[in-house]
Amino acid sequence: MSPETRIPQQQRSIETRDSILAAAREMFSAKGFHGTNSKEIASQAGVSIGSFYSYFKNKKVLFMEVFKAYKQEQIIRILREQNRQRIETLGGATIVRAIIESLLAAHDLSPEFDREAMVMCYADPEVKEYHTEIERQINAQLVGTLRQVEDRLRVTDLEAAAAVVANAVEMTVHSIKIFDAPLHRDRIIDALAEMIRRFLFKDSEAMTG
Amino acid sequence: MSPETRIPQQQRSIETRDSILAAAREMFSAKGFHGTNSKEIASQAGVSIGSFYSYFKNKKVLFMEVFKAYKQEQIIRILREQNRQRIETLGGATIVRAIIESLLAAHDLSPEFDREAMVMCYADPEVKEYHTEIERQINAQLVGTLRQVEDRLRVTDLEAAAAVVANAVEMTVHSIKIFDAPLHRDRIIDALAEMIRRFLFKDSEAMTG
Amino acid sequence: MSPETRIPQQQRSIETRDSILAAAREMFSAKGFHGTNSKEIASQAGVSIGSFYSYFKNKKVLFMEVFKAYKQEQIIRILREQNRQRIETLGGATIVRAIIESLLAAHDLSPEFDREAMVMCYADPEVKEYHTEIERQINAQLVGTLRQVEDRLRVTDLEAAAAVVANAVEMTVHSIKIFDAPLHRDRIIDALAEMIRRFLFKDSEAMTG
Amino acid sequence: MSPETRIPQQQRSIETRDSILAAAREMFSAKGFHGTNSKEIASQAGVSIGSFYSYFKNKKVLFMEVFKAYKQEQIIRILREQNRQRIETLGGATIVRAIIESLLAAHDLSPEFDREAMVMCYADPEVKEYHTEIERQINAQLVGTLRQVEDRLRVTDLEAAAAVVANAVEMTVHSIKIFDAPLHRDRIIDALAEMIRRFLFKDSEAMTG
DNA sequence: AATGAATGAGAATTCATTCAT
DNA sequence: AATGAATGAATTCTCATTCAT
Repeated sequence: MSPETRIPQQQRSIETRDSILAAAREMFSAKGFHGTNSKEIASQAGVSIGSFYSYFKNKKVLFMEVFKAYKQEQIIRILREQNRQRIETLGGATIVRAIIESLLAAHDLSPEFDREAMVMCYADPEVKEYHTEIERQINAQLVGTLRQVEDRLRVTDLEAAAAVVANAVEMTVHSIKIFDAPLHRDRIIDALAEMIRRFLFKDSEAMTG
Repeated sequence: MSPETRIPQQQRSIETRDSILAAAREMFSAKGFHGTNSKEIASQAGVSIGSFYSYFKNKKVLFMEVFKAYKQEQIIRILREQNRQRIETLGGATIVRAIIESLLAAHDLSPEFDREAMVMCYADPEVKEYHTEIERQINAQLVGTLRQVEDRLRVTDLEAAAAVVANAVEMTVHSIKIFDAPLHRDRIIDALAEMIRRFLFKDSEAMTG
Repeated sequence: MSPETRIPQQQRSIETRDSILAAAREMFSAKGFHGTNSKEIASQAGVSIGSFYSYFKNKKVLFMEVFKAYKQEQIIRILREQNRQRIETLGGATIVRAIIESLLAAHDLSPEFDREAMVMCYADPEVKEYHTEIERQINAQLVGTLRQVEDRLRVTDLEAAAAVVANAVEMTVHSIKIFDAPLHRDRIIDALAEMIRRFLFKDSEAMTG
Repeated sequence: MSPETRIPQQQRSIETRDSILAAAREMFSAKGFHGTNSKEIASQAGVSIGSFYSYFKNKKVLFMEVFKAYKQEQIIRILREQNRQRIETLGGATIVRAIIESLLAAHDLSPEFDREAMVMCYADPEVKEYHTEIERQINAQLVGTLRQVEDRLRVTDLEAAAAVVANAVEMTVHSIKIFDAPLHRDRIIDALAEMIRRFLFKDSEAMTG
């Protein structure tokens, strides 16, 4: 309880750790996991390589932390977007738009880190596993959202529907943001929205442009 | 001006080159681009490291060749599948199934190489570019297929529709084959098929289970 | 932006760097630039190959440092020798001897490194350039020396004279020290001295044996 | 004696060999011994690498052959130049100019190969030895030339004089042709000529500009 | 806690040379 | 004699990680 306690140092410690995480996210986004080395990260964070390794066992562990934090931010965004409005008050088209927007928003967080996240998802089992878990959560959330308007839906297998919809949106987002699709963004998003709306909702709602 | 790398002029030479390509595909599938080194590939191919470098400037160039060959095989499969039957004689549900099957078949070629191909698509601009070009071709093919039954379709913007459908299928395939989706494969495929059918076809056809 | 190679900040670091420089000079002298590899230099310096490359971008850069340091030592020797005595008090023959001796002394520093230095001067543009710059300095110094006794000289174009004299001495030194000239060293040095003396000085001084 | 004899093939053989020698000289001049590899030489000569090695045991042996041939050409040039005129009929200044010109001419043969020849002279004992032997011959020739006007000379130790003169000329030639001396070529050559003339010839002849 | 010097395994790549055809 | 495919030792250089201070 004396002022000699190391609490201020712990504060500084947290800051150091955060600065490494921030530097890592920046570097991984810009140059990828394999294109970035630990010294670069440390110096970008304004920290010695020795400190780097006292905070993180190795580069991979650091990536996992950055990745998890990023995914948590994404989840939070999605939840916030989807819960922003009372969706049962909205029309089918609007709901679909809201779903798409919520997933788009998640990817706007940092398109470049998103790209590298996909690299690692496909490349590394541990990353893949965490990614899968997150997808499960997003799916559950989407199922929850849909359940709120279940009586207006055509589809009955909400879980499968949510999975398929999420996949369609995710890949479309990538094709726009990462693979610069040759078509105009609006044409694709319109098509995507229409596909999802007609799939999910009963004809009465699906009819509307 | 002799080229940097050897141009096969003898039968033996062609065999060596091919064995390197085959070994590379195998190793890249199993251990990824970064997890495989040139010596391993050479010895897997039963060839000296010197030969490796006399046929391929470096590992990246080798990857590009393997990748391009793989993508060409995929394209061929897709075309063959989609042109197997006279599609204008088929019902909407069957057409959709055929489209899904054709894209699934492409990924059955080698799911593991497919995975690594995605890694590199997201990681490397040159790979991304080639991938984008192939997607364009697949899209064009799909648009062609749809045009054959245009009068039965609801959608009018065929290109955007084709893009969205291809995206939905591709990501769903990945979620099944690579990310071991928690749901049973059939539930997902059924949902996917229904989504696409209702999106593309007029109600008369879409009605059918 | 951290520099490519380590800038010594600790005492230990400076010692390591110096030990690499010393080992390099030794190895280059003994086996030449192309006959020595970085591993040998590192182990001769009692240092890991990793340290080698953290101090020097590559072998060539290391050579340049060794070379520049060597040339600086040479310059210092020459200046010291030529300024050792008040030359205006000396006779022409003695002055010439002093000049020859000063250049000989420079080459006594390390005849073997001298040899390799010549190899690289002829082989590499960057080395050549630095060598040329040093020659310019030596020439300027020699012109300065001559100017002190200008009224006793025959030659009027001091710069050209200095250049020619320096060339004559340098090649003669090499023919003695590197190419083991078939004649006895003294006969050659005597001839050289006489040539220079008669060239530079008015007859009154040149007469003297 | 029948037309089936391999004589034409021997002719072709000689041509192949010569084309390799020519290609080697070209490549060594342009990129140096270490900067050129055997495949390059072979392909420049329009010959397979297999043939290359059936004509020359290795790259070093090839260099020696090219080097020796070059030096022989140089010697021939020097002899021709020095014997072009009846030198006993010439004035001292003209004789000196003729000597300088003869040595300059030798270096004009191929300044770039000359440069690489120096590299190898300093770097390789075998090359050095051959070079020394050639210098001896040039020296003997120069002594012979001087002896023809011995009664007009000041110097008595002709061998030492010849050595020193040859050295002075050689280094000066290099400083002009290889190390781009900062002074104008004529000023240096004039100084060189004057130095040699005053050294070699009695005052009566040396007086003349 | 922090620093940065040191490590060395390992990856990529080259090239002189051999040898089967 | 000619060819060019094949070899693999040798070299350069990188980078994740450790450890003495």
